[in-house]
Amino acid sequence: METEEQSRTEKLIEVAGEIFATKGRSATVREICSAAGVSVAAINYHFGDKNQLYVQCVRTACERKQKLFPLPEMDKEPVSPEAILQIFLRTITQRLLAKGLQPWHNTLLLREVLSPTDGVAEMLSEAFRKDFGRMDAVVGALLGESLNTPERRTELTTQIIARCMFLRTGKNMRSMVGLDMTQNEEPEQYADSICQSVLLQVNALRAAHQQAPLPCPVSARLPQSSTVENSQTNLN
Amino acid sequence: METEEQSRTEKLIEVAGEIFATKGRSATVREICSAAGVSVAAINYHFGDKNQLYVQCVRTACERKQKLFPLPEMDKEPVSPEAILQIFLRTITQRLLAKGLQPWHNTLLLREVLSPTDGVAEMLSEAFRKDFGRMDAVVGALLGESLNTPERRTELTTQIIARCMFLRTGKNMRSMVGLDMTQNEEPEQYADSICQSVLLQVNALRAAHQQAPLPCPVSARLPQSSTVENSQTNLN
DNA sequence: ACTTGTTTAAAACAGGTGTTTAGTATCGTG
DNA sequence: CACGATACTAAACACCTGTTTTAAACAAGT
Repeated sequence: METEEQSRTEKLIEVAGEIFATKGRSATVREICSAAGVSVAAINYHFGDKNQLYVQCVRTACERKQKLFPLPEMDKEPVSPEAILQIFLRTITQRLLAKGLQPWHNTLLLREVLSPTDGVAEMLSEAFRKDFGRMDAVVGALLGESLNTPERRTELTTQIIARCMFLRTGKNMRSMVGLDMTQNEEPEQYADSICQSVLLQVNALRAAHQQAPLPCPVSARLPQSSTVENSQTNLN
Repeated sequence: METEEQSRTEKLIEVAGEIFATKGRSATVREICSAAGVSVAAINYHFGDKNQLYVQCVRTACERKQKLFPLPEMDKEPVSPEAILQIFLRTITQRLLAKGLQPWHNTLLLREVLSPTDGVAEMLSEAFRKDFGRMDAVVGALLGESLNTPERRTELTTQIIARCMFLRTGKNMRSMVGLDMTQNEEPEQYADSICQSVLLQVNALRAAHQQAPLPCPVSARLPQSSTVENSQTNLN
């Protein structure tokens, strides 16, 4: 029975992560332990502290995020910046509302980003900085040499991040206001919507700077879904 | 001594709102009461319950939001949609990071939007729906008849809301990632940044639809700061 | 069998939680 | 003044919090 049996610590992290994600740090140890089917002393035995269990949950959430949905490396084959942007955006949106597999790591990370607590900020910044650096580079490549000023790049990157985060943070707000957004609820469609908007802006910037705009209209420059088969979605 | 003296209930709402905003619902009644300089029984006496005090805090936060920074009525004088959009955006950004006067109502509302709790969702949706309806109308007017499809309007409005919310939700993320964004930290500049981006997109959409684009470049169509003196900032 | 070290659980613990009770001061009105 | 209503508090209350203790179960080594 060792195949499906996971160690007590792993089991505790799993169920504690889910509860922490839904109820925040105020989740009680008795709640977690009863959900995990263990004694209340288990947390203190295995992790020493409730806080250290929480830190472990955030840590595994970070690892799982970039393990399940890694930003693909694109150094080898030359791909257009537009295609790279689309792949990046799709990866990020899939991270944010991963369906099927337990999405508690997203919620937990988001909770920490919105209101960080004592000793976890460094962990998160380390985990996010790399991804955002790559996204910034993609935006820079998209802008091209003549348009790639730090201000413009930062502005566009911030805009992209804002719209990606809103996919998650604005869930309640959308339902409250009445925006159904059902057509954009799918991560790929939402990502492509952002992508087109960004390309539209870059194109307009090019035109405004008396430079030759992109030859074909923006909507035609986006590869379709089949080309961006996400390779890591189906891992058991 | 009645001039600066406020009733015990108001004082409790004030200090409780601030503490709830920073620490969430897990703030203790003893913490609140000691900060307010009253007995621990005061909350139960005046509000019956800790939860009802919290609800009252959210309620006054809603009222204060639209009382301090109302979206101006623009029915009378004919103003261009671009100018209206700018005024709306500046109002919203000023709401989100109002400096000087206690900004706890923003934080409390944001906290409720991100993770709503039992009996307050209706209150919030009622407070937000009106503002977002008006913003949606502004975006519709900006798009004009030929471009004003529900999909495009919703997409643009969502984009605007996302970037406005990110001004607040992304505060920690920006500092973690390393985006300084100091130049956009001012609400007016951030609002104008959004405004220009939206106008750029609308302009590009017009051009793409074989329609005559706006005659002058986008950057020149925005009125400067002096024209949008916010009328309600300085109320004591 | 005896020991040794590792896991686990039931119970106890000290302190914090929201709430209630009983009582006191204050004020306006007859 | 007496009276009742209101505003408020200190102390007590029942419960919940994270943690520790005690002891039992188990595996492995000698």
